[in-house]
Amino acid sequence: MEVESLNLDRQSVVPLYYQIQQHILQAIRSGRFKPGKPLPSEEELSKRLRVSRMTARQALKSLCSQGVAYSQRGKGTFVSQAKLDKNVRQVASFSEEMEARGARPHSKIISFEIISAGDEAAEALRLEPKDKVVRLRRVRMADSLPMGVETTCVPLALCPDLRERFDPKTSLYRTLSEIYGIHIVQAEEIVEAGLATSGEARLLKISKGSPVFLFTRTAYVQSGHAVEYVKSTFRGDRYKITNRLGRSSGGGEWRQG
Amino acid sequence: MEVESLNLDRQSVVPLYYQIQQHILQAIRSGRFKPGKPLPSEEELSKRLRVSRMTARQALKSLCSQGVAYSQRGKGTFVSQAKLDKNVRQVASFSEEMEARGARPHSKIISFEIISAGDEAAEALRLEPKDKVVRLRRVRMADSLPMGVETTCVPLALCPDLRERFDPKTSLYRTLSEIYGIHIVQAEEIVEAGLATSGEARLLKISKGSPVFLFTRTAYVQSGHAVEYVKSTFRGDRYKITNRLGRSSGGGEWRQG
DNA sequence: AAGTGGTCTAGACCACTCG
DNA sequence: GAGTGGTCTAGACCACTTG
Repeated sequence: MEVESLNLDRQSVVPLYYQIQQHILQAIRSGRFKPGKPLPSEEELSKRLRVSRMTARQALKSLCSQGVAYSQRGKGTFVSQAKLDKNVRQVASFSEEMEARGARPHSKIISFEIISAGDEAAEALRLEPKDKVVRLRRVRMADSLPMGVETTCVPLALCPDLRERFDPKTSLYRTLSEIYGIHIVQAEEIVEAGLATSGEARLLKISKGSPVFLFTRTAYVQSGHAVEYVKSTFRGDRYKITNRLGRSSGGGEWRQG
Repeated sequence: MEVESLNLDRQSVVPLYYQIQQHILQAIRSGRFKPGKPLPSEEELSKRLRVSRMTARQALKSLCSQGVAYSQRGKGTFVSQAKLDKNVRQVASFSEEMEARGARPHSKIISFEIISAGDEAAEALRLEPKDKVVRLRRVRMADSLPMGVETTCVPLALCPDLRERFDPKTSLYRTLSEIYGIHIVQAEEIVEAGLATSGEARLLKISKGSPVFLFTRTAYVQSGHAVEYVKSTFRGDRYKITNRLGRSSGGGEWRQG
């Protein structure tokens, strides 16, 4: 898997920089490029692949923004030391997240009904409080252990027959995407620390007052419209959040000439 | 504060795209551009400011990557709905974060000593357990209210005279950066939900058993070497985490021509 | 001095959105 | 059809790192 062997498809709808980026990513994963070692320079990629330097650069920059590589002015672009395996900062449904962690996701439906949105969900979804939403309450399980309780609201207008067409064994996100063409691309999430109420404790098989995470999430389609409002409570003893953070190249770091 | 009024300093070491980006950021903060509303298009910025379109584009893209704005192909670039006050997904020191939220950060030092790393910090910092680290324990306050307890370990070898040179009134990150040339660019963070121990409760002026966040953070310089290991406990009643999540554009999302 | 990434230009074509 | 962002080119000058 040499860079030289890459045949770019210039007719493809897939951008050149993306083809290059994927190729390098593949080479990193396969061990062809090792952590701490330099990737081909912009100039070299540009010449070898017969693309402009800006295109080669864009491929390398996108690797940097993913945290897979980092650049040093005057030196080169290097493979990051940190592991690649976790795609943090991605919207993932519970199902997707558990599968990524290697656990078997499963849900127990507590209720599945059509109700008025109410003030809180209405504000998040930009509806009127009297507008109807589909509300789905589930206990989320991983490998048969209860992990959290989740209440999801989706505007009824977007999926009028969701109750008939949603298979509880599958992912809600997958249903929204495949059946209704609702592709969630962005979300805002607030995380708080709290204590399990007695109701939650019963569902999660923990003691009342145990530490829990409280999540409030609003999810959006590309147009920017909110399509899902979720409140959930997850067990503090079985759930943790892992973040990878990058530092803003922000304030006045330019040296003089 | 109109875009038109911006005088770019073409002699400055500060890049043009950055000057433009800062100017727009300022305009957003001042309310000149409102959430959901479009920013000037690449073309417009390019013409008005007499820069190339790529430069205008770079300014807008950097706003997008900060989460301050988002682009929609064929429509424009818009100011994000969410509040600006938190620069999510950025490594930020407590000081920086509180300043960004408009609170006055302050710390009370509990201890500041040179000790052996111990197993946990050694593993994170890739040291031997017997290697020396500088350990700084502080109560973190915002506007004179205690927010959390934080224990920071930095390898002694990196900053042998930190105890003499660190001014507790300033940011540790700033000291590491300005005095030792240690620029933190990346971090991994694990967040857990827990209950305040009696010691933490006393320091934070809350009841024992109150909900708290437990953070474990390892920070890295560009070369990928770990330089800081932090464990902290923050009050669940005064602290929350806001995340903006994007969904992977991963697999072939390009439409046909 | 040679190589590298950072910035910048002045064009170009495309797909998409909207009126 | 006009406007927008997405991609791409073929150059250019600069600052920085290393030998």
